[in-house]
Amino acid sequence: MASKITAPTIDDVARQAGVSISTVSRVLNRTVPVSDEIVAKVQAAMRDLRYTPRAAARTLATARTNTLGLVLAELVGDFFSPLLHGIESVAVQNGYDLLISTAGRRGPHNQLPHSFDKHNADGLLIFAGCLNDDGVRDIHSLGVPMVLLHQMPPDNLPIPCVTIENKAATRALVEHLIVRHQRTRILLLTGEPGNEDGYWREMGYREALERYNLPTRAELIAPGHFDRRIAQATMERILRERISFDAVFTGDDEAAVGVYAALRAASLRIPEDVAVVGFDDQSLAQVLQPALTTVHVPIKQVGIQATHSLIQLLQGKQPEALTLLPTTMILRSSCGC
Amino acid sequence: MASKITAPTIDDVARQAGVSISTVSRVLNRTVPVSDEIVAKVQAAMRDLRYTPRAAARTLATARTNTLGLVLAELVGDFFSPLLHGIESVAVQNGYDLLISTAGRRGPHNQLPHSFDKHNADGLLIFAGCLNDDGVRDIHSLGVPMVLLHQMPPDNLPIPCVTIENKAATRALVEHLIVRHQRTRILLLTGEPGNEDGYWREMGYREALERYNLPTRAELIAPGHFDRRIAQATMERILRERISFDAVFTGDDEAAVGVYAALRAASLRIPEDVAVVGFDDQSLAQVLQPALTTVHVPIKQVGIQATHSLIQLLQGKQPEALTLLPTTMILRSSCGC
DNA sequence: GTATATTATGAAAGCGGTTTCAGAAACCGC
DNA sequence: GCGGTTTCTGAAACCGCTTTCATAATATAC
Repeated sequence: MASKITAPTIDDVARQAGVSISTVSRVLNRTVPVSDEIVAKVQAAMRDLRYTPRAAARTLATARTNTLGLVLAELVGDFFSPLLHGIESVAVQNGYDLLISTAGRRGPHNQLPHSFDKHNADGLLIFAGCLNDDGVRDIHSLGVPMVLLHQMPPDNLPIPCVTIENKAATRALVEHLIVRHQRTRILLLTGEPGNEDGYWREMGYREALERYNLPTRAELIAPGHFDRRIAQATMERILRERISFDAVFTGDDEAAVGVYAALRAASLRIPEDVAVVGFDDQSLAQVLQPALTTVHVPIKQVGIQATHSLIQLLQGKQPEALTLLPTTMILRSSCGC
Repeated sequence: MASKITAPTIDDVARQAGVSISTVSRVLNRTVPVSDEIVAKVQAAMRDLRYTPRAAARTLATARTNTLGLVLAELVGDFFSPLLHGIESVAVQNGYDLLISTAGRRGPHNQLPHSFDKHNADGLLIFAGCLNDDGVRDIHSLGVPMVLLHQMPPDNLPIPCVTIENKAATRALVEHLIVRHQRTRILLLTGEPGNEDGYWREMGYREALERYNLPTRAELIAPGHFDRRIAQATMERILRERISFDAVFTGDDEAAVGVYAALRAASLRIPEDVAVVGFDDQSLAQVLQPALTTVHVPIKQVGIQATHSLIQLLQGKQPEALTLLPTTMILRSSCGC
């Protein structure tokens, strides 16, 4: 009468198949040869009972969770979806589950999100902006395998890092503005302080100006923070202050949206009055009018690479210390092309 | 010399604190009063050893994973990020981790993604398009707690479902086109067959036409599949066939992008020649030129509600069987307003 | 002051798998 | 036909925690 409340365990399967649990475990894991006849019996029993091994029991016995932990700053933005997509695909391919967690908004922390205290994942994928240097050092000293995304490890710690080529691409983009479109007063919208992508993009910008002997004017460098509202506010201020400029490197595509809005409100034409270029090639870059000239970032590839590196680490191999994924300039119409 | 390879266990803590492991467990879980003095000793020992309980051991002992499983069709699209954000926030608030998995692309399956065989999560959040009715029935018959998102349970099974109000909103939007902007030949771009959101939107569209005695013409109903490329191809075909229309309900915002592109290529003006309206109010709706009139969907709220319902279920409570979240029309300029 | 109710703590039995180790059975060469 | 391998299978220990149950210590009632 009492319906079977509890799910079947390995014991049930063993009993039904008339073998020992060791044998069931062996056909489960194919770790040691088992005679065909017994394999058949056991598999039949498993099917009958709709048996599924308890992951926790396995984990306890093997000390492996088969789970990868992904730590993100915040689940917003357009690039986050392809990134996750890349990570997920590699994870499942290799038999790993994916545990997701956010580090909470206000800035890099020195602690992992509580849930991750280490024993929930075999390894960690840590995105920039989640953990500060102290945090990274700390987790690393605990011996937790991890790879950093868009963030370099402190102290040259041997932690694999995968990120993208920012500087050269920005430089090429800015030089394009200078050479091809004769722009000389190019506004730079910076990323948040501490953001490495933003740092390198600024370096690329400076190098381009230097190369063509253009002065780096302080009033032409202002915060954009990769955020459309902040970028818009900054642009409005700059227009209000009548600072003169003929082009904007917005830092990223998201900020470009704010720039477009501010320029449109001021009745300035893109690209005739002001050339605008972004970075990331998010899907909205093609939607903007005029279509945004930007730099394509292989963000899905970042996820794929990082996950591969982490899995290599877990297999005891030595992954590339630094993977720098190439970016490519995408010329559309907002620069004047 | 040999550095401590293995992480400390509860035994180590007990030994260091000079108490039994039962006591350590009790201060860990505050399940039973423990004298202040001993609590202090144990906590000191935990801190010293940097002890963290092994999640797997806990799970095995308690039969609870403290993990919620999220099953998605595919990690693409703009609305996916806020959804996840909502889910994540409620999950962590209640002490749950989040395990993510995708069901793979080609259509609803009747099996869960392999990783989820059941024992990895206390309950499941299942998004539309992942599991077909057989799959849902099957998982439900196994007694796995779950809630469905944007998909109704088959056979009136008592599975909580949270989704959004599609029909009335669509009807209001289409009626707006008819009444306010005198449109009479309104093109409908449908969702994928089997997509419930698409189904109800189509119902709303039909009701609106009916209400105003406008004929429902077969040639004005065509596939959009909530996909910008498919929508664009469909629009191009319709323009080529010289089917006459004065407005488009694109089904969702993503499809609207394709519609905009096709109309622009044909030199048709929005909204003068053709009014265009979408659904979802994704962030790109404001970026499009002209800004897209659409219906705001509280997608983050869907995630929050669904997660709440699931947690209630896990606590043995009886959540709302059906949560229908309200949607609101957002008038911008693409309809003529 | 003893008998009884009320604690706080410890010993030990699981939870459901994996894995070591030893034994049984089948195979081999001579 | 027998010792020695080689295979396959089973018993039992173990992974690290929770939880029941018993016990020692203390408080309460009479």
